[in-house]
Amino acid sequence: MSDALVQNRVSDAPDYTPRQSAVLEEALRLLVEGGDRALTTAAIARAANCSKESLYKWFGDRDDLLAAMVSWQAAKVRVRTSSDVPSDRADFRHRLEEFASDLLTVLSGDVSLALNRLAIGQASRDDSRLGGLVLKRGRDAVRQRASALLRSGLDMGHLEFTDIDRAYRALYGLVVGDLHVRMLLGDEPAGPDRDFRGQAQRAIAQFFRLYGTADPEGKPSGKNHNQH
Amino acid sequence: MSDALVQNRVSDAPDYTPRQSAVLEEALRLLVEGGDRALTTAAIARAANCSKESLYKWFGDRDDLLAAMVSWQAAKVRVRTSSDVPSDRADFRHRLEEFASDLLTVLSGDVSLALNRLAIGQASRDDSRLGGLVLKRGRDAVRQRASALLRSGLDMGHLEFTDIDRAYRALYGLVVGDLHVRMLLGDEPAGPDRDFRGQAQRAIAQFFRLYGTADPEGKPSGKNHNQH
DNA sequence: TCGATAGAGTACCGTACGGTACGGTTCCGT
DNA sequence: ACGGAACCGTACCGTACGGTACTCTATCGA
Repeated sequence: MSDALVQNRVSDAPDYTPRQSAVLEEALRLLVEGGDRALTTAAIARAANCSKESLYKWFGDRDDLLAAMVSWQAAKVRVRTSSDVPSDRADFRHRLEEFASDLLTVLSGDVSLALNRLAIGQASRDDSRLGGLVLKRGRDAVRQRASALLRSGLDMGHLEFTDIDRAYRALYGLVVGDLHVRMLLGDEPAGPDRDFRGQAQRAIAQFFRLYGTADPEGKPSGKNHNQH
Repeated sequence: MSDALVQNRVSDAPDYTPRQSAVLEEALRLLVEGGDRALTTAAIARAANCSKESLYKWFGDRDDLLAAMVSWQAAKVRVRTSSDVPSDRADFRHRLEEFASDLLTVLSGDVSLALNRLAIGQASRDDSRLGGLVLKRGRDAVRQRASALLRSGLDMGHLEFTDIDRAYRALYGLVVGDLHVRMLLGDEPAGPDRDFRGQAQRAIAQFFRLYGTADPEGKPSGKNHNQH
């Protein structure tokens, strides 16, 4: 249909009234502090000073409310896309490091962890949209941003790859490792794992050794023999 | 205390009677097929043809039963440790590829996904041991196996690194990427993502470009200037 | 053969949650 | 001033689950 884009626009950025936003905010706070057990309709109503009836009127089902929480948080966290294109190689590298650091910061955030736990816990129920929503609004958004960066790196000759999906996969893996799942399981990252900036810089350095072209103002870092 | 090791030994490999094992097996089947909602004590008792009272007598609490399920599955999946040391460089590389492929296969398994979802869903409750159990019996076990491999690679001069934790992190990241979390969220890996062997080989090739020493019988792959 | 132990099947209890209905209050348009 | 809509607080209902108690049967050792 011709209005698919409009439809997308609407469903991608649902606008809640200030009151509804406040409710979602309280619900997120409840979820972060007490986990999914604390996220009952009665508790939400109490925390948000509204009636359960209003919750159902505003959001529909309880699952709809959970979905609204995901959308709301995703809209809040929407990273600045920084549309201007990187100037030189050093700037490009810096942008990658910034992306990596932001990624680690977001993934280790209270709300992100709580929502991911909630969605994963419900992923078995076949009628739950939460998993797909988190994938679409969270991970795919991050992926889009990274892909744009990677493509510009390719265009400017700083990177060399043929399959952007594989390049992104390597980038994500080097940056995050198993940190995310460990945190999801309740493992608090200890001392050295908290150094997101250093972690990001090391990961990007490794990524350049895999996908970077020869540095014009430095010693070459080995010929790039990626898989075709 | 002096019997800490024995205590560890016992808690690491609890021996269940055949009947109890059968119950745990049925419980796992229920969990895989119906998610956590299907995993009620009544349903387990019905599926296993036993009484709820027996469940409580054998396993204690419901949480104890869930913990027993994790332990049981971990004991079943315990990979062959292949204690013999790799012979030459090609063999070592093959062993790494095998590890990577096994890792992908295990992580994408039905039971593994279901148990991880269960543990992550309960990770918010502060009284749940499931998260820690999965970390200890699952991830740490994998990590041990990989670390042994990496160390032997270092000793034999095939690898070069100073921080084994960082090397493992890179290895895990290159192999798994964000595949695990995507699957946990309910995303079915499509066509190309199902090629675990190819995925593993590509990841190990990249890992060698980061941490491998110069190949004696081939062209050097760039000097290894890892961060100390 | 008899007593006892283990265990299956079922009924039962308390609680908690999702969802709905109702009375009372505030606010707004006319 | 009046009528109605929105909405808060609470009471209510049905259901489902964790955990316990009870009955009946089968197996086993003496």
